[in-house]
Amino acid sequence: MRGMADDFDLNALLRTHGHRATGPRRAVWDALASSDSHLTAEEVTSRVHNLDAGADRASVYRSLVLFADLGIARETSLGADAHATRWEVAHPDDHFHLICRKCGAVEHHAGDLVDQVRVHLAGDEHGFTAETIDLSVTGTCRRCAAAS
Amino acid sequence: MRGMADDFDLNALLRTHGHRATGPRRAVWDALASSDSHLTAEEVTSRVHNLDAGADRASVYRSLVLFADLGIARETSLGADAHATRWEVAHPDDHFHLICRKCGAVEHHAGDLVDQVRVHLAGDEHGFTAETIDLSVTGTCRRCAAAS
DNA sequence: CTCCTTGCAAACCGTTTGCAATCGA
DNA sequence: TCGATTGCAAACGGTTTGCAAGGAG
Repeated sequence: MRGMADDFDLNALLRTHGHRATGPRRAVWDALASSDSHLTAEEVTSRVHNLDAGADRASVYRSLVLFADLGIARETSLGADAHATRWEVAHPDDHFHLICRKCGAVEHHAGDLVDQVRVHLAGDEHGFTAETIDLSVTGTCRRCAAAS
Repeated sequence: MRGMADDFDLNALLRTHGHRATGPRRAVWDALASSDSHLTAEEVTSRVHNLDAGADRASVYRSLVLFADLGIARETSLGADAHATRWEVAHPDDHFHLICRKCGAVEHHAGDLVDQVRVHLAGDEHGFTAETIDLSVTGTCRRCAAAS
């Protein structure tokens, strides 16, 4: 899942855009990029604290928003359950989420499904140029279906 | 968009499930069912106040949750923008949302797209039994694309 | 040396909850 | 009557903000 965006030069990106490369920002990025799951701001903060115990919630929030502006992170809407926003590294390739109602697991899937949706929307029927496609599905995963 | 679920017998449904038919609940349902868009709880409340000025926020929230339990309403996750939960009448047929970044319009679309997704997920590749499919797409609608 | 960033703490705001009064069945 | 439901008001919890001290360039 990870393995492409986690080792690029964050410092350079920040400076290119007129921002400063700071400890808290690096720590927030590490937290996000080293996780395979979608983290709440609180989870990011607790991971950040492993590197920098003094880092503040506020800086975490500010960093997350900054990263979103830079296009390297994004908020995800994982169904309606989550009452705290979750964040993930913005992968260049689209993917979607399968959320199992039984075991709570969240699977990420890349694949052409999202691309098919994009093509479908671009057709005559809709004429809609899709930018962000957010496909969250809740249901029962194979394993839980087999178990019941 | 509406025109099928807004004139059913809410009172009967409530009583069938052991709940009481009350003014606030009818007002909340009217507010939801008479709107073509997705409303925040606050928007529902203000609409409710047209019928019953004394109705309280708390009752609106409680009614919305109740309706969701009964399967006649549901929370929608409209992209990541919305920082207040939005509600809509739960249509029996799946549909998806196209949110235009330029003009802000939210189009609802029923159609087989969502069904295609469901079938795809049920296949061998995923083995996932989809319950709720939440497909929100942000981008540029036909009209705005033509205008630019 | 500048002024962007941070940590701190307080404010915000959507949502939830405890409780006594009220109302539907 | 009796308990579900309501309005009220206070609590909650995630997120945002003002501000002075600190740190990157």
